[in-house]
Amino acid sequence: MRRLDNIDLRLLRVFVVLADEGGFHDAQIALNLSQSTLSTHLAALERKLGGQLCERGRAGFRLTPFGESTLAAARRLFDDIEGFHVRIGQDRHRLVGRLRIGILDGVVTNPHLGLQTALSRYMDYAAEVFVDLVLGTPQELEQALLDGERDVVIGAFSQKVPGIAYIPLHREPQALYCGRGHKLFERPAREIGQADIEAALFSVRGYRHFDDLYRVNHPRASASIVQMEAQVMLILSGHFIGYLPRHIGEDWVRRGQMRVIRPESYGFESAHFVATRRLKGERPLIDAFVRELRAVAGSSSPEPVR
Amino acid sequence: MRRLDNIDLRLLRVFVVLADEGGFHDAQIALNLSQSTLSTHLAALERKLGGQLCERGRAGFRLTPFGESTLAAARRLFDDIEGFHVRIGQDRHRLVGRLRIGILDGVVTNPHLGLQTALSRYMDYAAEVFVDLVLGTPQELEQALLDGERDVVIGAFSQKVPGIAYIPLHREPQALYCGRGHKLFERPAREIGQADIEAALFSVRGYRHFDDLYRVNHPRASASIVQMEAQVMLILSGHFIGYLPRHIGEDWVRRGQMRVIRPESYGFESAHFVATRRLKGERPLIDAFVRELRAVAGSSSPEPVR
DNA sequence: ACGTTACATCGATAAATATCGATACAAACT
DNA sequence: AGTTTGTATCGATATTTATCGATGTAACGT
Repeated sequence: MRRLDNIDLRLLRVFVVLADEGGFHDAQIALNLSQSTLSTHLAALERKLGGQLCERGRAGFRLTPFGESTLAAARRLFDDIEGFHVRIGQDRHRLVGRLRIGILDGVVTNPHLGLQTALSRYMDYAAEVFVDLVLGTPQELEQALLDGERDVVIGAFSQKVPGIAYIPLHREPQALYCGRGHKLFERPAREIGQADIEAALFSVRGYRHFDDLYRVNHPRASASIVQMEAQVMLILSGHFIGYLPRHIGEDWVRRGQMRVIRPESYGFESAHFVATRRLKGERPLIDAFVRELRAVAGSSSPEPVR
Repeated sequence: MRRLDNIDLRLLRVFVVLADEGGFHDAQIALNLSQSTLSTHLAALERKLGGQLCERGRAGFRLTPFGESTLAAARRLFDDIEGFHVRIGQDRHRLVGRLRIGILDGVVTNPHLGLQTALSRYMDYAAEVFVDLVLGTPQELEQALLDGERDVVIGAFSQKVPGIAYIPLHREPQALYCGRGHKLFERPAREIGQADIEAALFSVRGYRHFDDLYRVNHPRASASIVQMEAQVMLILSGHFIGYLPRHIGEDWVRRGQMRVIRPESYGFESAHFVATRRLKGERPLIDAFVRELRAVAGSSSPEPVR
């Protein structure tokens, strides 16, 4: 089926900006598009509308009579479109404002959580929301939530802080890895004993220092990281073992740069939550986003943990 | 840059048809889309608009209040869009009506003519034109043109008929081919002599019967075709040699199913024209299409041959 | 209870659209 | 005459969108 649109609103908007800016130079800055893209769009619109909209080139930029009438008609049409939104009553539900999200580092890339998908679906109807997104450690994120600096945070939170509601989204498998060059890399799994683990240099997640140590009965950490990229780097150096979410680790395994170490013994799952402050009143921006997160994580997850 | 459109007109049109038809069954017929496509479109529109438009399922189809207001607002918006066209004065140049095109068989796939591109560009601004397209032989096409049954025809016309204007578009290389299994298929080119050609079963283009015979000094044709597909079939059978436009033949050569026979000796070029009747008065539908054909064929070709 | 029907979802493929850097061309400027 | 500037075109890549068949689910009809 051919496109049902008989005009292309995007091309009209490009044209309006071009006309307002009086040329490609300022318009490409305003629209963050290259000069060649603008040229192509303008030409496409002219073909679709069947007339030349403007004269442009070294001699300058000037609207033709057809361009003048099109510019006026386009503005009128944008008003009509605005009226459409008003008529369907969208104004009442319009999501406007700022959504401040905090995400535990290393979680963004988790395909099961589908954070990008959730955000994309949210932006479908909340395009006017300004999204402010940072990565951080669990402590930082929970603190920011309590301090009112973040509206919603996502990650693995082990303790339940009063005043915060936690909605489980997903349980993420984690495993112990070493990189190519590490003495355990080529060792058959059955020949890797507890002593080998304890003898290996161990890199812990700073915010899970003792958890990680206790999990493998390691006497002491030799490195501490916060970002998963840093953990990846340390492991890839071939000198450390350490924990990674499996969705990250398996990528490197596929590339032949890491191997997982006895996941049946040392693997575990961390529960991921979306957390918000317990507050009175409606918070449509936050609630809508949480709804999308839950929908995409594919869970009809239980009510928030008390 | 994200899409500038904040609504999607196509999805609105799908919704309107769904509402009018009262369900997916009739709507998929009306729109020529599958049921799953309609479902996906409706869901996407609901997400974008932030509300449920209708209840549907085995229990029946019923608009919600939001759907009712959206339906009315959509119709109003389509009127506004119509108004946009009127305001930019497109009505005066509106191309409406029927364009009856005739094309010589085997020419449609010629990449140098770019017929699809020309038609696509034409339809960009002439979407309301009903295109009636047939394939035929040169004689059929010229006759249909003279009889007023075709508006514009494209192909290789060897004779200039009075009352018809010919605009050259492109010169198309033709060559002699045989298929795998033919005794000439594996023969080195330098070992293929005139006697071999004359001994081979020869398939001619019915409308170029004697031209084709004279071109290779062949005593007599053993088959005669009109459609290039038929020629392809005969050659592929491994029993005939025959002429094909090179853009068709080379495809089969690449697949190892045909080989070209001494193109330096037996190849030639046929000149392709777009032909229209010489008539008084304006013919915007035809002229616009001819303009696109010429633009795409990349020629600032000379004036029509007298 | 079972079969049928209407829609939703999934995974996949194809087509359309957007984008850009490099280069060409023409006009203005020096 | 040479340089600079503004736009057009080309070829390429990436992203988005459209589409569908298969399958699942739920409600209706028998």
